[in-house]
Amino acid sequence: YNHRVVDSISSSTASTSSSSPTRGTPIRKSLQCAVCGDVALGKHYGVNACNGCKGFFRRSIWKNRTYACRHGGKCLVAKEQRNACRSCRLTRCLDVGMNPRAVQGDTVEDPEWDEEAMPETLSISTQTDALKVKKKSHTSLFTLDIKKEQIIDNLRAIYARTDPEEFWKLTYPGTYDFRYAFHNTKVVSPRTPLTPTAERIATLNDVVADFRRAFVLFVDILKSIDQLRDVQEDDKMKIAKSRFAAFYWWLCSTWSAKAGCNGVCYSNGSYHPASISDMPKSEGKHGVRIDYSGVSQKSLENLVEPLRRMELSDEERIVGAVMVILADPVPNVSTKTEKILAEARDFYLELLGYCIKLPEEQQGIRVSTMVLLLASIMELVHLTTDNIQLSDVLHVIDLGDWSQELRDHRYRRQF
Amino acid sequence: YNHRVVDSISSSTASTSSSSPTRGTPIRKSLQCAVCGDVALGKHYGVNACNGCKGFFRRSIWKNRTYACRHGGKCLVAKEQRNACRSCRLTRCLDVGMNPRAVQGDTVEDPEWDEEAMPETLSISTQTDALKVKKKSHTSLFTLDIKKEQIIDNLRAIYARTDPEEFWKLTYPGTYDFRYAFHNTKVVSPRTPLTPTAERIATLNDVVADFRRAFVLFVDILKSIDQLRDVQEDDKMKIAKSRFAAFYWWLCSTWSAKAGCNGVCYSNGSYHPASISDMPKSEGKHGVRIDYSGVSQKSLENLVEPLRRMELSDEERIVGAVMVILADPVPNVSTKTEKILAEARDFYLELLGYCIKLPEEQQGIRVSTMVLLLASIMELVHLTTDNIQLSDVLHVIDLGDWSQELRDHRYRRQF
DNA sequence: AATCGTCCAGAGTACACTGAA
DNA sequence: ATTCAGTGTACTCTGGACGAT
Ligand SMILES: [Zn+2]
Ligand SMILES: [Zn+2]
Ligand SMILES: [Zn+2]
Ligand SMILES: [Zn+2]
Repeated sequence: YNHRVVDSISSSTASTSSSSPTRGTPIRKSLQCAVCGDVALGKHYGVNACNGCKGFFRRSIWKNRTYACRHGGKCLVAKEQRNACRSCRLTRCLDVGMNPRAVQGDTVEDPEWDEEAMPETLSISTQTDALKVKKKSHTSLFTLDIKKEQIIDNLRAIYARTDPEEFWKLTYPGTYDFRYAFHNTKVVSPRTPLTPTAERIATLNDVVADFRRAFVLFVDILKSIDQLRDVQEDDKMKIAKSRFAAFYWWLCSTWSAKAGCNGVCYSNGSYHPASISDMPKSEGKHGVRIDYSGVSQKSLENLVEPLRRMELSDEERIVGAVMVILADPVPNVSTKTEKILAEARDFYLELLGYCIKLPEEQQGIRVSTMVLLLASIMELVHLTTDNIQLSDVLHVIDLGDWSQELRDHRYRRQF
Repeated sequence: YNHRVVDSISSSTASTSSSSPTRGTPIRKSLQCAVCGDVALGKHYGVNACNGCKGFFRRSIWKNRTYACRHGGKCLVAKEQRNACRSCRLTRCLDVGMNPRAVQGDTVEDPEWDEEAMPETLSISTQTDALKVKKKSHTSLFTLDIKKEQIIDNLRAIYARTDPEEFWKLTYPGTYDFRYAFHNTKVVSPRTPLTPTAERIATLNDVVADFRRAFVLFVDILKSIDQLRDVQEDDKMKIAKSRFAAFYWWLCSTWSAKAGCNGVCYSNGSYHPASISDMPKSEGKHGVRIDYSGVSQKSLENLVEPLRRMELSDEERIVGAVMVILADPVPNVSTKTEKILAEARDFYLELLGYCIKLPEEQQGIRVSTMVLLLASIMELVHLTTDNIQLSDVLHVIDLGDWSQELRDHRYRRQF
């Protein structure tokens, strides 16, 4: 998606007829860096730029640098002294049109996890030039905005992702253990488009399909959370097992709030009306029994109603979903994992603030309001967990384990 | 009515199918890349794929790349982050069915100005995407030697290759089918350093770990053999299954000879003393039962003793290992595969001669001597195959199949 | 029309080097 | 003196455009 088409000017441009065409062939009308005047080898981030300015701009964007000029911002930026004032150099980069969004985030992520006070030689070396980025540094305030945008874009894309149409009807009969399902989500559900439009009453099949589709979405998101990549496998499974239900209810309720339907809205365009008595109540052919009456109906309302009033933006909904996943501590994981989770939690909390487009002093309130809703979600989770035959719905075995962990989780919370 | 509000998330991927006549004919337009989900323009190498994945796959196959994932091979491969992990991207390419054989070998002929005579024309000029080199046309001594050096270097690098240290202790419980294990060797063993130094007595765990590590090395080598690239997948599996045991014994015996220990030397610094009665004999907790007494002990000596006297160089050991893999005909493969194998055999035989740094007239003898040892190896293979619970050792299921083929192989040889 | 390969601008990465702390 | 983030050259890799079947 890079490789901006942009040019359109390219050819010709030269116009500045090469004053002195050096001898025959070489041509390559020597370009000039729009920033410093040095020789440019081509376009970089949208403008002709020399290697130095190219690298300088990329590094500045990666870390979210903000420099200050000591001379009133009037420094000349030319080849010989381009390194004299970073502020003016960066300003000029932007002025001549360098596009920060053209900087990608590619490549291997940082190792990140050393930390331990080990001055030890043994510097593993490796690692790319750049990406230390985070590290102990001032994590809080100045994490890169570009990086944030990328993460949000990425999440957005995950929601939009669909499998090729010919797979939409495909089902994989049989049961699989959780770990297998986690790594081969296609056995649970294909990635059909997510269209929570509440156009028709849900059938039991809709509910089941939605639940399974949500699981795939959940796994996709979980896998995209950078910080969790290095969590050990079994802890990752524990996280997945213990957070899916919460995630699912977040999806349902935010979609319901958005669609404005009176009931539970599903991803495939159907919805489950509230307070209608003809809803399928028990013993579906898939064994789904969701008790929406009584307390849990009330709980759902407790969630949907505030959400409706908040009118979440898409970004908030998306990042909020990640927060739901990370919000609660996961029982029985290693301390290292706990630490990673806490870090991720902080990061996404900040990201959540970032995507609230409000004056800074109001951001905190809105974030808090959203986080408060997590309590409602957890209540829903606990109320419904036992009533949903997860194993039947997802066709995932190993549920003895899974539901056990869900249960552990609940009990722990109750005390 | 009611245009689908579609995705709570707009933008990106949207087909933007402007016109789109109301015709009843269902879309059939924007396809999706089976690898990353980006828009696909059509099939490439057998599956719908975007330009990026198409190019990536072709380049990887051409250069015979083998990547290593730094996150356990579970990276999500989606458009936005497909460049984050090459290993997982390539694995996914293969998983969704991209066919390496569909990558056409090379450009049409390549004139290959034979009589350059000038070693240093230095006309690097266009650095085309495709590295030429290749070609195996007779004559052209210089280029061919360079190619040979490259291959040897490459093999050497494979032996030296290790995964990041944090993976050395990682294990993937569970069982996998052979093909999966072949393409995802990390489930069998991480790439720990190969240090056949015979420093301590081997425990059963050492034996198991070594066996598994050797399998990974074996697969790495197998994948690096140019000629086998065009072999169809199932034949490749047959080759792998039928040659591993021989390869393993070659490793053991050459290392044992090199380390000078009296017994079997393993890759992790341990060794299994010969003619000591306290060796673990049966029913290890991993179910490994290797009978080193009697005939097979004798056979091992038949192999190690000559090897010791030959004092193989590292190059000879390394190329010899490839020869071991290619030496015997593999049962039940297509005639095309047989032909390819024969070609490869010839090529590596020549290569073996090349790395023997002796007067040309003595090369032939040394090569022959080495090849003769293959007979001893095959004997070892047949004597021990039935005594090793491969499935338990490698944690690879599908062994009914595997061991069956090993057996077929043996029977065929006996006649 | 479909699917190969090639080209090459412009992304990224490795590493020797610079210079301030 | 040493460290170490930043700089810039010299590469590799990516993927959209396009040519060849
Ligand atoms: Zn410049
Ligand atoms: Zn300035
Ligand atoms: Zn793709
Ligand atoms: Zn990976």
